[in-house]
Amino acid sequence: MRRVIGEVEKKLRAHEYKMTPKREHVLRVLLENKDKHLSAEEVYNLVKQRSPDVGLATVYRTLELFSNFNIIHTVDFGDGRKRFEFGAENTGEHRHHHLICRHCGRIIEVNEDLLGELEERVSRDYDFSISDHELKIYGLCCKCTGKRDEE
Amino acid sequence: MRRVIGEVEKKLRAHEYKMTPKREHVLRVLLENKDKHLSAEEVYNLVKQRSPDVGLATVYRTLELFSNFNIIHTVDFGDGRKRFEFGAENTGEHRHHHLICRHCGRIIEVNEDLLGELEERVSRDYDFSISDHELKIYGLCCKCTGKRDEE
DNA sequence: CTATGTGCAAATCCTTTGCAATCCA
DNA sequence: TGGATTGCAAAGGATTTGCACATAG
Repeated sequence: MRRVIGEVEKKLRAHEYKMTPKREHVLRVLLENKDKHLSAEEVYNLVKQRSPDVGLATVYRTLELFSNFNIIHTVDFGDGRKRFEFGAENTGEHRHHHLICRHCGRIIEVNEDLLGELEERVSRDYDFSISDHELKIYGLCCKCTGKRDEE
Repeated sequence: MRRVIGEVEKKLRAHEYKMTPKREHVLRVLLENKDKHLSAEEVYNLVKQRSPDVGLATVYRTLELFSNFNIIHTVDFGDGRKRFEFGAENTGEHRHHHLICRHCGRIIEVNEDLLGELEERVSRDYDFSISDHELKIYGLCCKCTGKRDEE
């Protein structure tokens, strides 16, 4: 945790940005909720618990800043608001994917990079230099299979 | 074209919805722009050329309706507005993917379903019944490779 | 005829911005 | 001290909704 914060600070410093207390709070909230997909407002509420004087605008600006440095990523699950997750690169983990249950809305993380071979092919066939990808798979999770038309 | 319109009409009818002239215009615009990724407002402007009295709200409502019936899909390219594309299932084509150039913003369609084998694995390992997927690959298109830090 | 569809304008929701105050190197 | 950071309130932009009228079946 401390290590990651230090690294982020270094990243910011390298571009003349400061790691302020407010920014650190935002970062901590994101780090402590790696498994979640918080919206800006959710981050705001969590930061507010520790630093009640924070403003929503600051949270938005901080998220934007982190996003620009690839410290976090935004994901869109179609609910009309951006959601943020700590970028795996920073921890040495793989980029992950999401399984989204159309019935109960559950989101399952897939912590494997399943696309290596596929990327090679695309990269070759389309003469496209890949830096990143995002895969969402929709369907029914184990709890909901067979329930499709129940309600 | 006529065939597709007929099928959509049948789909709507089956659920007590009518295929009105306005809805048909929206559908035609989408069909004629399969290769594009129109926003609601862009659809509105195109429909307006043929049916000047249409309202933006109607376009939104129609897109929502078509979306609910899986006639079209929404895609999000992170520019803050939903974009719509005619759903490939209806034409027997494969679901396709998008390569997004981070430099010039170009969007390249990949009209192959590259995920068959991968889906099998996920479906098995996560006990998840897949109905659909969405893959976005970010990077640099052939025109932009090597230009990353130019501007 | 009656429910459904539609246009318009107002309302909402998320996000961004302007600006004056504050903070930190 | 001067530029970066912040809070607040206002602005912005996309989408939705309320309501009276128009229309399809």
